Amino acid sequence: MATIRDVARLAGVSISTVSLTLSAPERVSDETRRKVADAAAQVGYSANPIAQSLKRGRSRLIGMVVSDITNPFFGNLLLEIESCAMADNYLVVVSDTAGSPANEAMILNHLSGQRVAGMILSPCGLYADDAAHIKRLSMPLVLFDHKVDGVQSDYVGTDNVLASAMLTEHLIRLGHSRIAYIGGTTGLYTAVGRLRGYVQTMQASGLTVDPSLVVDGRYSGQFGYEAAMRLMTRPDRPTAVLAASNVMALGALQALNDLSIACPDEVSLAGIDDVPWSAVIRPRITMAIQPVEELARSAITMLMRRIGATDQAAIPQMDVILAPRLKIGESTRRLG
Amino acid sequence: MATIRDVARLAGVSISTVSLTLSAPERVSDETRRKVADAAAQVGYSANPIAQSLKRGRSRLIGMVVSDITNPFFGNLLLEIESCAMADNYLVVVSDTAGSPANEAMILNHLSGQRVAGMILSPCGLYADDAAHIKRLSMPLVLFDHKVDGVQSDYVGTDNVLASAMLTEHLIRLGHSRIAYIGGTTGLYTAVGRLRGYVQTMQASGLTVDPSLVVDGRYSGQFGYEAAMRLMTRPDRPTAVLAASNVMALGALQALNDLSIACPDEVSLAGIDDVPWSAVIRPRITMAIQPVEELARSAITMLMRRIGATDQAAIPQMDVILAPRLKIGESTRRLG
DNA sequence: GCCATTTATCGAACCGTTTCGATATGAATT
DNA sequence: AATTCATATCGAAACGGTTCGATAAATGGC
Repeated sequence: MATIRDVARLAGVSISTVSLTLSAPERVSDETRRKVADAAAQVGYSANPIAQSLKRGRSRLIGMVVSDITNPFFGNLLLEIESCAMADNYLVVVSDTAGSPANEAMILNHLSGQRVAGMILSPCGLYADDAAHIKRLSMPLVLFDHKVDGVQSDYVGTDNVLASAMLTEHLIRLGHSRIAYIGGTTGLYTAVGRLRGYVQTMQASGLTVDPSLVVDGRYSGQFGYEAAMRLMTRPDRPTAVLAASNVMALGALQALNDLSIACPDEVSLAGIDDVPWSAVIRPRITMAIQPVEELARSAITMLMRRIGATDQAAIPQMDVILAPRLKIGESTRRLG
Repeated sequence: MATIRDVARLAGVSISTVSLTLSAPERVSDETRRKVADAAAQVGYSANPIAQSLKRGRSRLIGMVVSDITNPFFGNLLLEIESCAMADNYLVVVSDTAGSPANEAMILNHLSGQRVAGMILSPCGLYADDAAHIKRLSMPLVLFDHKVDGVQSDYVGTDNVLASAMLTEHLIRLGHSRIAYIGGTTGLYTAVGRLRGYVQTMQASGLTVDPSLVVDGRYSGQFGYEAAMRLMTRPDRPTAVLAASNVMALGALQALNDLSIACPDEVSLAGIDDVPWSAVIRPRITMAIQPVEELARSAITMLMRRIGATDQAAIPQMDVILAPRLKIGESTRRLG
């Protein structure tokens, strides 16, 4: 690999001049610019990013930390973020915390040791104590999806309250009143918002929320399956089920299939988040879809803004909250 | 951030001794070892990976380059690889080539510029000329899924011939003889093998392959949809369809749904690769499933073996080819 | 008690950049 | 012609480690 010294030697100038030419071409003479450009082309020079990182104290890497890479929501997000980052000459390092705050702390340490230029984090902790390792971070950071109390940083996410409110309203308009709710991981930011949207909308329509129809638990297909099993084997089973995430909705659908309960004929089902291959899953599930591309682009834009800034404090902290889109499928129908 | 100099000063030894203590503790006295450990703990020292990379000429990053991150096959793979790498103190950089050899060349340049310690690559080029940028690579490399002619490197993949042979045999045993084949991207390694498995098995059973029932094209849901549409609207339509990938099978299933052709009653469908949420997709598709965890573990193990070796040439080049697992679903049934 | 050998530690060079203060050159000002 | 100023270039010092040859001290054999 050619180094800056090779270029300098060939061009007959000092290495500092080569460096200057490459970083601020307008500050050298036309003559020098030409010589350096020729020499660089001839030896096929490209600056060693590691040396640059060492000198600058930060690398051209962006960390992306999520709780479950296999969730298609994150997959699409990653695709978009990676392509935006690449356009700015950054690479993306991906890590999976598997939903454990301890893992998260370890990974964050790792990444900050690597002097990543910035980080997009979908935190998985419940309480403020879990967030100590996040607060310690002294680099540009954008929180994603989940917000953490006490952490002062930019945030990008979907309007969770609106997402479940949309779906609840939709079900109510179809004549449902016994609407069950299968909630996400108790205490998690998105789970709290989504639950609130459901409760608020029920109450706004003068419906009482039957506590026994509200199951708070864990964002997982398994939990969705179990919860639906419990709900649907009750004698007074609900006429509609609202699931707080895509994988939970799929788990619930599987339970209905296994119980041979027809959806939507015997029970309506709706869920938050897009579902992979939604077009071939029968019935098509009614969903509140998060705008993945916009979320990704907002996150990376905000991060780049901070990375590019000389004075962090000069940039006001910002929350970007995007509205989900309601997509009516065939899993919900008018009651009676 | 504490540097090695801070530790040296506090411990009252030279920086080279600190470095030695950390990298080869058995070579310093007990006394020194203790002093250095204490000092390091006191200032919270951890070595700067960037400085180490600069000196060593390689980083503690592993590149993973795939053609479509959103494909769940790669998602699961990534999860496994990332956790293995993390265990060895490596981070994983992920990039998506979107199936374009030009992108691939660019990304490979980027990664080799970053001096990644090694790379796992699922190449997307068709011809040997597309592989020039791969051959240029002078770092540990494991090819994944797709093999490239003329590139001398380790390879991990599934037995593609066997995968389609299994499914074809299964369909033949169910009494099918007009079996259509929707193939992957023409000329691609896996597509060639999978097509061969189908043709071989047909011929071995004394069946003739109707060329008009064999569609070679592109690994994409859209193509699977279109191909199935063409095949199923023919007057002499096939009684069974074999799709070369998961997304193509899903595309085909969608076409059947849109045409209101009952599967498996009117046509049987089978595909290679696991399908996301296969449990909730009705009918469950009969598949030849690739052993994702084993593939991932093999790939990372082989890569680490090369990364750890001092002499690359000393390690014989190796191919690991794993057998797929046949999973019978409800999308295939006995003819007649 | 002397020389050879091993063991523990150190200094300095180096990895490939960036950056800052210094210097040289020529143009503009007086 | 002397002084000031801007411009172009350079040398050297970082950044934070690793590594190698040198040195000093301890050990052992005779």
